Amino acid sequence: MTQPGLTPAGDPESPVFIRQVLDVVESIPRGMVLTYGDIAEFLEDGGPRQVGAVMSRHGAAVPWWRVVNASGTLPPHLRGEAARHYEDEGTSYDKSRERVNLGTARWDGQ
DNA sequence: AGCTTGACCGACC
DNA sequence: TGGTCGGCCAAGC
Repeated sequence: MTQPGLTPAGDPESPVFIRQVLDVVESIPRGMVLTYGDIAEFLEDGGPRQVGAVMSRHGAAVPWWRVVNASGTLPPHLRGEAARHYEDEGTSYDKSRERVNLGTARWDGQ
């Protein structure tokens, strides 16, 4: 139910939804990561794809490398730069497979 | 109104 | 371990 003033459905264009997503990303500690699904679940709004849509358009303003998909990877064009951050932050990362080890790096603090 | 497109996810093989 | 497939949710044409 999309009532005026209330939950703005997972609209990737909604300033409120964008704000919520970016706030969560900024709250992820160094060396930790969350998945798109984790964020959607925490916000109880939209879904993994909507979170991905927000990151695609507005992710540059936040530590975007701390948000990965459920396999611990990012799209090919971002892997190189993300790898540098992981090394710098000491994130548990599998270099040969270019993916974060979710088992140890996934943040559950909220 | 129907079909395609995404920084996705989980089950299956 | 890795590829496919169906489901998911909202946008855009």
